[in-house]
Amino acid sequence: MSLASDRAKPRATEKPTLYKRIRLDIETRILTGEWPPGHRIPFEHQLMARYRCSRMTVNKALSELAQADLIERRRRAGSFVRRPQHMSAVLKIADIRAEITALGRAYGYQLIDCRRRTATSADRARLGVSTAGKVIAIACRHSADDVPFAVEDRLIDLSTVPEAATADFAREPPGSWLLHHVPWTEAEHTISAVVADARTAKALDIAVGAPCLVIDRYTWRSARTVTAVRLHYPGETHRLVARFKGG
Amino acid sequence: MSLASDRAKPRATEKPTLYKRIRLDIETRILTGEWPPGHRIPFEHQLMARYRCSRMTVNKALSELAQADLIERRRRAGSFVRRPQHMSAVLKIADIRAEITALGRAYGYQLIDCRRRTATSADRARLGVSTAGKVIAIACRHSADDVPFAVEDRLIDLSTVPEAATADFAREPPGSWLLHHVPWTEAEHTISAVVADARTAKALDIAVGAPCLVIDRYTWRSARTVTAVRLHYPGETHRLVARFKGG
DNA sequence: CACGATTATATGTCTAGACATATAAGTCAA
DNA sequence: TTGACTTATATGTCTAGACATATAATCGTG
Repeated sequence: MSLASDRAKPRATEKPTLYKRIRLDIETRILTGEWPPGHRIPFEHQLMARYRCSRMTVNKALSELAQADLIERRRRAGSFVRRPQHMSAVLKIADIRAEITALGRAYGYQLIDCRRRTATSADRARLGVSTAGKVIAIACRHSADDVPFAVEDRLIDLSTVPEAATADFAREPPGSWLLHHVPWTEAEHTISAVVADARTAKALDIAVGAPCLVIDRYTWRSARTVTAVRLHYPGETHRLVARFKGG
Repeated sequence: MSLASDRAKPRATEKPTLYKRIRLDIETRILTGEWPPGHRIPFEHQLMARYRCSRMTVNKALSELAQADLIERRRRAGSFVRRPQHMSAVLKIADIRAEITALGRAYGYQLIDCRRRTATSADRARLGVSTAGKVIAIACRHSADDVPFAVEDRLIDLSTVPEAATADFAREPPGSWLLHHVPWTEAEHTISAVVADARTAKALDIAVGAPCLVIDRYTWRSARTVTAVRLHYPGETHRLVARFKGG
């Protein structure tokens, strides 16, 4: 994740289509502040005249800007540059194996513990389910170039993902397995900071009391819980990077 | 065939428009897993027949799904459900004052230090600029119901935001001021964990060595640096929550 | 079999219209 | 002044075509 990089999009002499040019023109004016928040964008019929095209073409450009939340369209009134209301950052949380190999480092994986059991009340609370089905509880560690990268503590709900019972988590990390076997999921991430307890410190090879970044991820698929996972990262070496989206 | 004439006219009973219904139908099939990643979506001409509409209508539905990264469109080949490749979570990082008042708590603000100076080499490195202009350096604290919420350490580039020279940061938090005076920005957030040093511990009223969540935000506007800010949150009480977006 | 040329086809973009609908703005009466 | 009614207008959706373009498949040749 390079700093401030995806603005530069080379691609020298390419002829963009008209609606893309219209969209980019408007986007540029907004981003540079030439058209500040609240500013009314020219009406569709004015843009038709300026670009000498049909209304559907300018409509497509404006619709995409509206879908991207850059402008707001109001019937009879016109289209307006949206007022910044909150920063919403897009945080890319990759599969850990993919993340490490993408960095050009050697991925290592150690299964610490894996057991299948009937959900305890603590398990049910953590998964947010009320009935006591079977679950898999996994503890494992990810490393990059043989340096501990993160420890993982996971619970998988077998009533949602029965195929997980046959997976070999000694060989494949559960996150990667799930990513390839559960098609589309929703998730909630909670990020916090703690200091390492003895067990975490040992697994990450850091000092007890050293800071750790903790990510709790709760994943479900159409109202059914898939998995709950807690990841500890060494806080002084690991960083989460979230890219913008002003407004 | 009984629906053959439902096209052009009265039909006031149907609320959602047709293209939205098409989009929702497809989205539902993807999200439930009925159409798994890699599955080819019916061709436009098939959807035209199924929904008895023109190609532009199904095209609009599919284009929006493509813009939302839910499907991938390939010429001659068709449209395909996208394979999950990374979890990208949307992290809402509100203006701190807005965040606290939204929680129904009393917002408090204390300016600790504010000085204007010519950028030192450290300032220039932090802002990512090469020329030595004027900057404002601010340290302040936010509190909720009189409990310390976060400490802020900020640098504002006056060559990008000259108006900031006249702002009264003793009264208004710099984040809020910037949000209302700099129209559209891009930003990069870096999240990490540290343990509190003496100064931070004192400001946050926590113990030295307690975990802190650190957010570094680097903000610019069309290639010009606006501000760089570092926020320390007490890690055991503060949590960042990022909601989903599977795939 | 390998490989380049050709073809078929699904998407990409665009047009010149149409009617629907929400609503800002103006009009008029109480 | 205020509230109810009317009108004008910008966007929302849709059609039935058109040509462009990338590329998967097929075909032909060495």
